Amino acid sequence: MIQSVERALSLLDYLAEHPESKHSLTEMTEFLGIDKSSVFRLLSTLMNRGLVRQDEGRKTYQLGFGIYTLAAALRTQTKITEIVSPFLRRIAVETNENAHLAVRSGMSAVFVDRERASKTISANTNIGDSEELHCTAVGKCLISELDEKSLRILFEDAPMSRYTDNTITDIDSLVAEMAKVRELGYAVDAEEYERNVVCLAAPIINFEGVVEAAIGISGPKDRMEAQMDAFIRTIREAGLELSETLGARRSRPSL
Amino acid sequence: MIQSVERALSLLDYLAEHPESKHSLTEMTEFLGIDKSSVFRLLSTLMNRGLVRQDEGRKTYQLGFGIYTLAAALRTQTKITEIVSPFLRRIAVETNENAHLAVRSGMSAVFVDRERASKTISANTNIGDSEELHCTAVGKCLISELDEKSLRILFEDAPMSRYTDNTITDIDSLVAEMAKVRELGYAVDAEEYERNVVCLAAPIINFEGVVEAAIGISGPKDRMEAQMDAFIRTIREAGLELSETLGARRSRPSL
DNA sequence: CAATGACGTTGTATAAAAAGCAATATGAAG
DNA sequence: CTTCATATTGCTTTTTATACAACGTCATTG
Repeated sequence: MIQSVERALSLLDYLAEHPESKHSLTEMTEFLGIDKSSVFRLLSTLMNRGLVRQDEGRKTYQLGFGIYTLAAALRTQTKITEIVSPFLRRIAVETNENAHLAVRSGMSAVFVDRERASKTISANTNIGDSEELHCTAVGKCLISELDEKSLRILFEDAPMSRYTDNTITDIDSLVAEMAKVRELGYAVDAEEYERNVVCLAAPIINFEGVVEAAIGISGPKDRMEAQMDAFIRTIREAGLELSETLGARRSRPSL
Repeated sequence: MIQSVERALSLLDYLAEHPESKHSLTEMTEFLGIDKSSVFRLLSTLMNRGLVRQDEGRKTYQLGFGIYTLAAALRTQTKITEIVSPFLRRIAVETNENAHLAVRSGMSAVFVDRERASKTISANTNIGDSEELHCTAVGKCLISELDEKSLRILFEDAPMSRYTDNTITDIDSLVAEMAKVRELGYAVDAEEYERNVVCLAAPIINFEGVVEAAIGISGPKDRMEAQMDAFIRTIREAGLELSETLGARRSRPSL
């Protein structure tokens, strides 16, 4: 609505989307399609506020560290539950199954939010409950990024309890399972914790590329299996959208 | 320089600096001291670009997740060495001792940058070198945030080698030493790795409150001890300033 | 080494956009 | 239902951002 502000923000976006990290004034002038002097003053303003910085010889521009100050503030102000709640509601309605949000705490997946489906009889999880990592869909998501060595260390003095015939109880199988989760982008708990209960979950990845939480649904085996493909799509897309909201990207920083 | 952009950025700063996370339009109007309609349009523009968001009933404003997108981009684009290099040069000149920057890689502190002091004879560290965590000042900084349990796990199957009489080789002493580092804000290696060599280092903390790197100086015992207090101040201040640059704060996010 | 050219920076008249005012809408409280 | 507070929109005026042009600055090249 306010032109100069929009242009300034376009410059920030441009700098963010072009990682070459060396951008001249003329280059950005061409991008915006307006006069050099205007771009110069826009960049100067952004520089004064620390959102843009110049290299050594004041020749090229890139994003400035003021961004970090804002990000740090946003981080302290935002509870992940606030972001995820509407998703939980939508998923619970769409799937007619219970939806939940979990974060990792030590060796547990702790449920920090939950939305019941109207027609569901069973209400197996409550906020604050914790479950084990090796036998639940959200749990698997929360440790899915760990490499083999880390997994072995993690479960070294924490035996994987068996709950059903399907429970994964040896570390080799778990390592393989984690690779599968990473590849597919979601995790399944096929009656591995409780008979007749199937869960699906997807990781929520933040802007550092770290799994910060997991979003999942669970329900009785027959209902879950009947709509498996649709549910998988729903939960994967929710995970991806939430990850994008938190600024997740493909690449990782160097050094 | 460009008024409307400056005002828009002031609004972002205001939202960042007031963590109550619920801010009405009139409140921000009073802050900027300009007309409501202008503030409204500024906020609308920022909202369109995702840098500001509104709560449920479109009543209050707070920082938006577009910030994360920018922060993620900045993170991928920025090498920490670029930020720290000028500090290393300044410190090397000021102290006349070698200055270096290290990050953690597994059980090692890896040196990723270094600046030699002109009058120094010994050049003990080179870029790419790695040292152990328990017996060096930078190493101590890099693990200073770990709690007792994590430290014990970390050193479980990695014995702490003894290099001198001063080397810390038992986990209890190391745990105590880490508490000291956290309290003081810097770490000392008093001939713990090499005879006659004393090192000082300070952690560099990013906007998540995580130790991302450590900056340090080292030199022969007599020279170091002669100016200990001044050197400590120099290295601590460098660490604090760099941490601030990376957006470090006091508080940590909840949930 | 001078000349040329590319790019960044600054001054200024003018056109355009943002500010302010006032009117209207929305929603909460009594 | 009325009242009040706050958000939103329309419109005129003034301010400000823009474009143009002139000037610096630096690097390249004949």
